Amino acid sequence: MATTAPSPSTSRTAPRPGGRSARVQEAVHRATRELAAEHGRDALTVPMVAARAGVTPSTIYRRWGDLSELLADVSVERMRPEGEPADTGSLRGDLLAWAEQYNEEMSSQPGRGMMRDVLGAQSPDDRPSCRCANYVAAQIGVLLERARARGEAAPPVERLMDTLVAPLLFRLLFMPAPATADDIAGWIDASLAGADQPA
Amino acid sequence: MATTAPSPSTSRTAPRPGGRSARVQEAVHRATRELAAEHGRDALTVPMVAARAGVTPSTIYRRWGDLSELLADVSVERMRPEGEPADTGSLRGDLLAWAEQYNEEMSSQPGRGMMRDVLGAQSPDDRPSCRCANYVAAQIGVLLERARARGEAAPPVERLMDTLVAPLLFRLLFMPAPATADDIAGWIDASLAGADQPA
DNA sequence: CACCCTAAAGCAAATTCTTTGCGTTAGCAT
DNA sequence: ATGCTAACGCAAAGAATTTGCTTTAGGGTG
Repeated sequence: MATTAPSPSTSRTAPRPGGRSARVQEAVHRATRELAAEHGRDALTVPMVAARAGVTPSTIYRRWGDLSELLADVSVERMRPEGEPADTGSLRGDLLAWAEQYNEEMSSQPGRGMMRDVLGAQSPDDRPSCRCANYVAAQIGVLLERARARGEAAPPVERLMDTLVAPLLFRLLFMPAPATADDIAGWIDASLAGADQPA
Repeated sequence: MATTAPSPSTSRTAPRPGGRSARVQEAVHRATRELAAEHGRDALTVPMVAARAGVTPSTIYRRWGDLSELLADVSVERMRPEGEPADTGSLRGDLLAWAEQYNEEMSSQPGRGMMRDVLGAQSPDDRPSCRCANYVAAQIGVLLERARARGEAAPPVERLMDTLVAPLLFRLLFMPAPATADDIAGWIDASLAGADQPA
């Protein structure tokens, strides 16, 4: 697999990296992040972002449609993992570390905001939430691959999505309080139990 | 003091059932549902709803804040179960029937829309999504209680929320395709396995 | 290297939505 | 029956969104 992935990353429609479109997108994303940090996510308006980014509002409307789509775009971008997840020496330890950190990030106020933005976009295809789940699956995939390399038995990624990630996000989105460390440990143990028969 | 609890049901701020506020709320909710059906959920605007409901836009803005909060309010209302879930004779059967129907409802286009509305509201406390999860928990609670009455072993509601509802909603919200009947059956079997030790 | 072609951005006017202050009214309470 | 208060209606002021047209950046081609 690509090691230093050329990254079709930037995010949405990027004809060429380095062109004007790319610069505008970068400026708008930056402006959105900055203003969200300064005035709070809920105080943002398109004209405000446009002014900070040095573009006209119509540019943003034409390219992103509306504020919620822009926020979703920016949030997905921010959810992209920075690097490889920590290596603790065992699959269970790796999963515990990853899940606890992820849970903390996402239960924070900015985390909840990003989640809302990502789920709130009405884009019918290429839903931001899918992209965001892909990032998670990729991270977990790394842990699992690493475990297999060590000779540990490791269940398929899908199983962890259903038994660890799903309940974790469910708590975040639908319950008054996020998952506790004990919840997480329990889910991980259940996920790994009988992992030897990968089907 | 009110003996037969006047039901704080209607949904949001309902000072007294039958008063003017209640009538306005009902009219606005109805208008929202009708217009969403006619023109599509994404074409709704506050002035449009207000006109149909026979109120002024400022009434809606003052009471609900903005369109997304109104949509969330209406959607939660629509997610309230109509009656008791079907009785198939066994817990497994009841769960299968309930989960498959719920999955179908929620993966439909209107279902997805309601989900988005419910998750998109920024109300910090009393989140619509929590109320919506409570409805689900209540329905499942009925199935479990029914099973216990039959003498069947039944796990606690929380377990089913984590191992059935969570992955089901996760697929809906974060994956390209919703859960299949096989997925659901698998989750139910896993949830019920070892249900004899309810801890 | 110069020139065209297109997608995207700028600009500005028109439209639509949102906010707000103030007067009015419905409905509960005494 | 009468007053009190929360909620609504109205209308004007203020923002945001949409849209048609013009301009420009930058890639492709001769």
